[in-house]
Amino acid sequence: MANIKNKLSEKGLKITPQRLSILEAVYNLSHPTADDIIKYIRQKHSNIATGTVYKVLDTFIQKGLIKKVTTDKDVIRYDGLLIHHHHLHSSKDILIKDYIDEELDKILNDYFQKKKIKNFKIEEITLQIRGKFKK
Amino acid sequence: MANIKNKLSEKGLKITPQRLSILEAVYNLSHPTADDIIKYIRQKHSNIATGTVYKVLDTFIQKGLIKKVTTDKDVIRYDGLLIHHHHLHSSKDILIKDYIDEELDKILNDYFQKKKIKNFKIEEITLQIRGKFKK
DNA sequence: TCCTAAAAGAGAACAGTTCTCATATAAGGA
DNA sequence: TCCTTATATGAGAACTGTTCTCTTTTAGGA
Ligand SMILES: [Mn+2]
Ligand SMILES: [Mn+2]
Ligand SMILES: [Zn+2]
Ligand SMILES: [Zn+2]
Repeated sequence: MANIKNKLSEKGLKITPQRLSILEAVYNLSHPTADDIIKYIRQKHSNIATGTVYKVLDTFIQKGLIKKVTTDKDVIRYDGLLIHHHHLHSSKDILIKDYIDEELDKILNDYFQKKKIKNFKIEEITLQIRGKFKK
Repeated sequence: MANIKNKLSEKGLKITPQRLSILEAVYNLSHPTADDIIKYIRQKHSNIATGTVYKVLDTFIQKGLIKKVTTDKDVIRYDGLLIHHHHLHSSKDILIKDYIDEELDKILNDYFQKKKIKNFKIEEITLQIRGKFKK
C-alpha cells in the first residue's frame, strides 16, 4: 500500500483514494476489464465513477504504471505485470494467464538478430499462446 | 469470384450478394474492421445493413472462413489469411501486417516440444511483433 | 490554513455491436 | 420453370463499452 503510494509519487501523480484503489485492483485482479475494476472497488471500498476509472487507467498507461492486454474481444483488459512476459489464452473462455520465459525470449532475440524483417524495426515481441488449461 | 462462391458452397452456406461482397472485402482489405468492410462495400457495390455485416462475419468465423485479429483496441478486426501467421503491429498507428515465417514456427514447435507448460495444452502460438515500419 | 491546479462525480453523448421482427430471397423439389 | 420454405437481409431499436462536458471537490504546496 505504501508501495502503491510510492509508485504514484514516482510518476508525479497526486495520491487520491481513487487512484490507490484502481492501481490496487489492477494488481490484485488478473487482466481485468474496467468493469471488473469498478466492481472490485465498489465491493471493497467506496463508490467510484466509471469515467474516473477510465481516465485514471489511461493516466496509468501514459505513465507506464500498467499496460493493455491484446485480445480479440471488443473490451479492453489491463495488466499490472510490467516485466516482459507472454500470455496463455484459454480457447474455451476468457481466462488469460501470464507466461514468463526468459530462455524463450533469448531464443527469439537471437533469431531476430540474425533474421531481420525488412522495413521493420522490432521493439517488442509478445506471444499469445492459445490452448486449454487443464484443471 | 467463382473462387469465393466455392468457399461458401464448401461450407454449406447459401450464396448471397451480401456474403460474396463481405468475403471479397475481407480478402481485399488488410485486417479490416466491420466499418471498413461496410465502407468498402457501399463504395463499390450496393448498400448493406450493418447488422448483416456483423452477422455474416460471425457466420464466417464459425465456419472457419475468416479469423479475428487480436489488438489492444475496443474494435474488432478481421483476417482473411487462414494459413498460420504472425502480425507486425505498428507502435505509431493502427497498421498491422502479416508475417509468415515457417522457420520460426519450427523453432517454437521444437522449443515447446521439450519445454512443456504445466497444466496447459498448446493449440496455437501467435507472435505479436510491435515496432516501427520504415517507409 | 488557504489557495489553486488538478482530480473526481454525474450523466449525456458517442461508438461499436447485437437484437428483434418484418420482408425478401436462395435453392431444392415438384 | 415455378413453388415452397427455411434462411438471410434490412431497418432501426437496444445494449455495452468508452469518452466527453461541466460542476464540485480535493490534494498538496505556499
Ligand atoms: Mn466502443
Ligand atoms: Mn461494445
Ligand atoms: Zn499479463
Ligand atoms: Zn493476418
